[in-house]
Amino acid sequence: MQLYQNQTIRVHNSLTGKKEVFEPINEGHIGMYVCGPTVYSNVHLGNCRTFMSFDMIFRYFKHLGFKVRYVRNITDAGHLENDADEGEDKIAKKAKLEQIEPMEVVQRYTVDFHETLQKFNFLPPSIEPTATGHIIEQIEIIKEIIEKGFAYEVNGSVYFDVPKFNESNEYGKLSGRKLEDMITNTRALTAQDEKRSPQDFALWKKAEPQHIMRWPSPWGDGFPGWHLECTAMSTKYLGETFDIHGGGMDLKFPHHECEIAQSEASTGKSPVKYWLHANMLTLNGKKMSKSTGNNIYPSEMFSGDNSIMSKAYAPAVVRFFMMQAHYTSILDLSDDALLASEKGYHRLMDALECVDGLKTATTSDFDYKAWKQKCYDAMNDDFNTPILIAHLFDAVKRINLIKEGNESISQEDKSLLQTTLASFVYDILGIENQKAVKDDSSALSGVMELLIELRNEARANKDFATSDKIRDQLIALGIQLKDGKEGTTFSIN
RNA sequence: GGCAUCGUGGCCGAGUGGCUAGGCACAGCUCUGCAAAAGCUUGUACAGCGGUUCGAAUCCGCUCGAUGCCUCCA
Repeated sequence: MQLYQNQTIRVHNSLTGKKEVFEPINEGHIGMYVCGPTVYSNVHLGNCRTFMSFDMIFRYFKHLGFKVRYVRNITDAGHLENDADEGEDKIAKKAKLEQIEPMEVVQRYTVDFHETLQKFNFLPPSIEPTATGHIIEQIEIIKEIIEKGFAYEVNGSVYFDVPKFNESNEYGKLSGRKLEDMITNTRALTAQDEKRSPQDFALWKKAEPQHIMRWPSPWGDGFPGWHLECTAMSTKYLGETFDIHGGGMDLKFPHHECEIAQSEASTGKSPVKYWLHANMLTLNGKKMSKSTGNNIYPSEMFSGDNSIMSKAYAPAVVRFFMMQAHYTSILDLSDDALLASEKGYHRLMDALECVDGLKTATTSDFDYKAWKQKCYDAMNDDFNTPILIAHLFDAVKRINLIKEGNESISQEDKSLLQTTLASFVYDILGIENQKAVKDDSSALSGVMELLIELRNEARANKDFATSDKIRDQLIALGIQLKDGKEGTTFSIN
């Protein structure tokens, strides 16, 4: 008996615009694909929020006992700069600017991506395929689409015929657009002579002689179009139809729209049952942008080496901050908001640390079983982490009340509380207790015990000058003493 | 200009056709040698204008504003 059999999960499906009951195609198994980063620069915080949302979803499914195959790709080629760019691809362009090999760029930023995600305590996906590793699969899909009559070749490039596709299918159903509207609203672009219609998109681009990233194909040397890699890799590892496709809001159009078109054109099937889109992260109310300077990298957040925040923030604090908002809402990052989250994070961690030492009684003053189900209910309702966190703080309050002797808890409920908190905080939200690590040192705790003893002796002797000196100097070192009914404890900030 | 999402108290951020989100900040109280921590209590709210309704912040319309997409983008 798996946990998921007792829970009804509802997810917001972008395709229908509604919350729907989640039922996997194959019972007990979930196939999930998320569009990964293009590794041509350091990963930025907005990226991290999207991937973090799906990391949380992945974690929750696993916790419920589903067998999840989570595929998140690395885009290391085939990312067209734009239609007017003579087919130069994003990776190759960056490489030329920096005078290094394209794969060197890929390597450098893939490493940065993994390092950053590790700091944020991400679980690795089941498969992390690269676009360049799936050129053959992409070529095969292009062949199929051409055979079905939905693509055409011009001068060594292959384009998807959107108007033709729209005759038998519905192009724009995910993003709520109509082809007719797009035609009237398309701006004039240069260098699109090859395309029969401005809405058509590249499946394969011919490589000019100086172009470094190139592969042979039935249409000559070239490289794949951006939208195709996701179709190729999701189909290969998850099948022609799979459960969940995720990504950032901004990928809805054209990227995900094109993925649907490619799949429907080649297999005749709609590829995805549930489309999930994570919303944007803004910085001080404005979109993040490198050009305006309204931008901050994860490493700058962690180090405090930036002009936007007043201090450094631990990865776990940033993660907690992001989990306090629903993944479908725009979230605004600011120093004030982070400071508030940091305090909340510490309060949560402090409470978690003292659960183990709680004294038990024969009965409980609180319905912990009902509380536990509320936590599940929150997650089941489209992964509502802010509501979950509200319930977690309810537990924090309970813990503190018990600690002060104002409420009681039974042994049975205590272990339920302990395991439930660990599951939701550490396993599902993925929030680490980054200060507990320091408390491990036995030398430190020995010293602290001694200092607390000395201070309490001084207090007993009304030598407040000494006791306050100990307390104040410890504060200056970032160690806070807490006088409770059961004695004095400390925490390191 | 078109499409989409949204506009909640000092800040962040949930939710809902009538009944307390939560965190942070602020104030009072309890505890304390004094603090801190913790607990208790209180206040300020649903952009504006119309409409539907017994009743709307929640549904509809308009206005204003924000963000995203429409061109690479999580």
